[in-house]
Amino acid sequence: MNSKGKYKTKQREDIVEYLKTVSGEHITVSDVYEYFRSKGASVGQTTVYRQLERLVDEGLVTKYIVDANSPACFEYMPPESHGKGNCFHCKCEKCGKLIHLHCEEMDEMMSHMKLEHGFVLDPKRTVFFGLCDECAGEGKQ
Amino acid sequence: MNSKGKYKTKQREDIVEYLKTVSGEHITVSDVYEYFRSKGASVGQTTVYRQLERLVDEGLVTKYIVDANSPACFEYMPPESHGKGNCFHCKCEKCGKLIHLHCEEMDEMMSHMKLEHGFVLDPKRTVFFGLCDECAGEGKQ
DNA sequence: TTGCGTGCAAAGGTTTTGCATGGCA
DNA sequence: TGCCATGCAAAACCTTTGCACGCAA
Repeated sequence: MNSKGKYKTKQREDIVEYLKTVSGEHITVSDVYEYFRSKGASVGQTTVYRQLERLVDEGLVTKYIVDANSPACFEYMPPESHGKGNCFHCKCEKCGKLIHLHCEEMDEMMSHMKLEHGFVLDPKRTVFFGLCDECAGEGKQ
Repeated sequence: MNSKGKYKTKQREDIVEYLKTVSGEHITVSDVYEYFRSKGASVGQTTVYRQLERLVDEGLVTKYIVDANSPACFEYMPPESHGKGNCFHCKCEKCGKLIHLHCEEMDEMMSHMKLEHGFVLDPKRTVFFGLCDECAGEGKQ
């Protein structure tokens, strides 16, 4: 368990560096892999999976399961941002867009759920499904 | 698109019938498939996938994505319950318990999301992940 | 030198697709 | 009869695992 993460390899640094440049975006393993492949740099797909898993364990990256048959999404969370409120995610069922939501009112909702219903919501794992602005405007279905 | 769901086949009826008997539980495609297989009845796995997909579209069934590498979970939602305000679902990440949540405050939250963020939340498809009362009390992790 | 990290290939498991057959309306 | 639904097999897809080699400490 704690045998992991002892070494600081070039691949790890490259991946973290890339993640920082796309901070705030949702990216997949494939995105990371293709990025390095297109640059001619070499980072194996397995390594991307394993490093991302480690970064999730370390709290530097958040993993979102958006849909059963879509690849998992990852997002870099700068250490500076860890204290600053929660970030929720909304997934449009129609166009597939993934939206970030920073909102105090959602924090209130979380408090309510905890106090009234005893449920401690995990924003990192929870994805709201529905229709985004544009798709909702186009009429129902 | 709308060519689906025109016929009422035996397989469809059987599946719906079974779903009703396990109402309130979350089951997988494999559960459904194995149930019929063990009874000697014949419902192909593909059919289970396709009927469940249809039932989700029709709003009779909700689909939960519990984990990236676990099969999707499905739950039957009786039509009688559809009008009674919105029902949210909370899934405990630790014990797996599925909690039903009827609450006016959540309706307010939905209004807020629509008005302020332009996102029309779909309670049928959204699952809140986190820790339930008991598991949260046992300490973190 | 030690043993973790890497990367290829292969396996694993879930879900989807192609296509001929079967069954509802 | 027309057309959708079924079901088998195969494919597609994401992710994990086995293993030999490379590299950080």
